[in-house]
Amino acid sequence: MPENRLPTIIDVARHAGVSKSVVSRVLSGNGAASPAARAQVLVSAHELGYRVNVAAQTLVSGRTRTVGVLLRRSTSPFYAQLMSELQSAANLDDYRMVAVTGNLDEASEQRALETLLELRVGGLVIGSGTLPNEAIAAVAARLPSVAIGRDAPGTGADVVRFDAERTALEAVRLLSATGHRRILLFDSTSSYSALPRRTAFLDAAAAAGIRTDLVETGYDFGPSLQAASEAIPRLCGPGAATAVVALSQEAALAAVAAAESSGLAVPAALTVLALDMNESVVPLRWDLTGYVTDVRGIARLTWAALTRRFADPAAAPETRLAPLSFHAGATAGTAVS
Amino acid sequence: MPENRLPTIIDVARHAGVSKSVVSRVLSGNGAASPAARAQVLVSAHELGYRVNVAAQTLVSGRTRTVGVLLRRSTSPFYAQLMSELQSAANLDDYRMVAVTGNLDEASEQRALETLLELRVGGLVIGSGTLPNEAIAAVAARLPSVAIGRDAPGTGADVVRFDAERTALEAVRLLSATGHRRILLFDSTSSYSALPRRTAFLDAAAAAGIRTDLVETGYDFGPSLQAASEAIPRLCGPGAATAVVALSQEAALAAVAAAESSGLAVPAALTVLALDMNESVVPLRWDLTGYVTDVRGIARLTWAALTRRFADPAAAPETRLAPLSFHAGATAGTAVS
DNA sequence: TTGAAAGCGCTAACAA
DNA sequence: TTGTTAGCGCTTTCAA
Repeated sequence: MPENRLPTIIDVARHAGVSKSVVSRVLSGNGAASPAARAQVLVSAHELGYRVNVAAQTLVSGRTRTVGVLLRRSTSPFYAQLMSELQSAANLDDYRMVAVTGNLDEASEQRALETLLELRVGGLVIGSGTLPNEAIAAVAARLPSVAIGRDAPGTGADVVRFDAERTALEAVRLLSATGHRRILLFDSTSSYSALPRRTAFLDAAAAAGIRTDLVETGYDFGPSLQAASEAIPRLCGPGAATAVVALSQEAALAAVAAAESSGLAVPAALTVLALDMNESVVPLRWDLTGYVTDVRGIARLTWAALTRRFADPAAAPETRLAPLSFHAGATAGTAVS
Repeated sequence: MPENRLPTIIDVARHAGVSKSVVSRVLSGNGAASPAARAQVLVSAHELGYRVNVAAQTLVSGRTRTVGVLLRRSTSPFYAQLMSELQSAANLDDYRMVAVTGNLDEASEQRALETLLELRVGGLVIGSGTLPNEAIAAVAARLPSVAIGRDAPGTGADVVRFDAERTALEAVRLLSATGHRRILLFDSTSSYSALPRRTAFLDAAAAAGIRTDLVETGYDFGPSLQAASEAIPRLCGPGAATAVVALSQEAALAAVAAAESSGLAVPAALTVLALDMNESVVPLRWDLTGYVTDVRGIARLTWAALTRRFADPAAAPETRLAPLSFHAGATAGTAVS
């Protein structure tokens, strides 16, 4: 066995003095082997440092016990935590998990997805709001797939997303009760994940007689700050909009930052509400008021959807709604009259 | 071709009316093919939605153009950003990259590493401070490996880490110049990555006549806050330690939080300095003073080390030092007398 | 309970 | 420039 090469089943077989099929049976766990042979194989495998060659396994079986996770952006706390939670879930069920990340642009996201397909992963978690539905449909037809945080109608993929409708109703009720009649919605049109939340919020706001103006900020802090700095002085204040509702935590932080530098105190002069926050690992500059996503819950639902598909590949796609909880921070108050 | 199966080279060959070796040559780019054949193959491959089967490629070549990245914790900003930057670097060189993450405990980290080995990745980036050197040596003997943020002496792996020595000298000079004579070092003994920084700092401090007490806090905010809340009231203040130096950004934030709740104003009554911060995507609660890690720079050095090894597997391992830059935040001041 | 043998999709060496 | 062939490591019949 040359140095730069991992031992194979044949090496183990030779070392243990049995045939390679016996080794395969023992190590994979299906198929019979005498206790003596079993013991000897295990010892030999351990001694040689044997590790299964997933490539060969994949080739022969056509499918791996490996789940691929596509993350829109590994640096976003939500996706980072999602990766972590999914890894735990996979470990528990004795699956492998690998993650890839797009980097802002759609091309690299598509490329990341390619990587997973080329590796012939047995299941796919799509944590991306920018991938078009056609792309999802193309892969979902081939292997069990779960789309996270967005709808994926007609693609055949399972969906796990936030309960946008409930959140919208609650948020509008809160704003209504505290006297807000005109607000700004910080939106991100480039993300499919924004769609259900935007729609639900606009519907709820309209029903409550709240006037809502859309401001395109995107999800990230930098661009949001720029957009907010322009929009807030122009559209907010007494007699104008008295609250900003943001689809993302970063956009909400940007709203507070922009308000403060425009001389609008938060929450005295302006309320800021985040529709989608994550539990933060470190203390942020402001204690936002809003709805906190239960990432672990999302990961659990996702894994459940995936295993359901492993068990029954023909099962009809389902949508599961993840729970959200309200966090009473320090950025919401009554409307200035 | 059955539904639930990706097309193979044979499918493409049939569709294009050539032999499978022609297809292989065209798609892999090495080997000759007539312009006509080439064109026809490309058309057929695209029409069928052909995707290379990495498993088969790996099996025949023994090595893939896939690099595996092991992250200690995907939720830590440093590792999240590292993943992102490495993905960019890999894309640029037309390599695949997949990432796995350990989850706090060493067992799941070991398991994550197993996953990469089983997938027969062609190169390895070890972003983990807790993996023992023996484990690194075992894999580095088999495939090009780069350890990040730590030393890995005698393992055969390349190393990319922060310039701990320079940082320590600069930090001590700063503290010295502002009158600090006795300080606390927030340490994390469970991480190999702490070792070079701890050693360098203690040496520099001793040389400057600064008394340093070690406090074990770990790297994360929660545990650090607990440890800091106990240690700071006991060991800090006029006549005692006048500064806290933390190995991680999270520990530094915890120091400020604990100081404030103990009634010690920062930086008036206590200076807090972070030896390893990252550029933050969102505004944090406090504007820390300290040394900012250039994650992109680290990723570049890492990729360079990796490609060097791809080109020459027998090359001797090297250590590369990543640049750091000083960030003048709002948590450092002169010592209280 | 065991071993022999076929074949998964691909590349590379060789022959035509 | 092409096609044929062997074989990568593994699982899975099928016989023994």
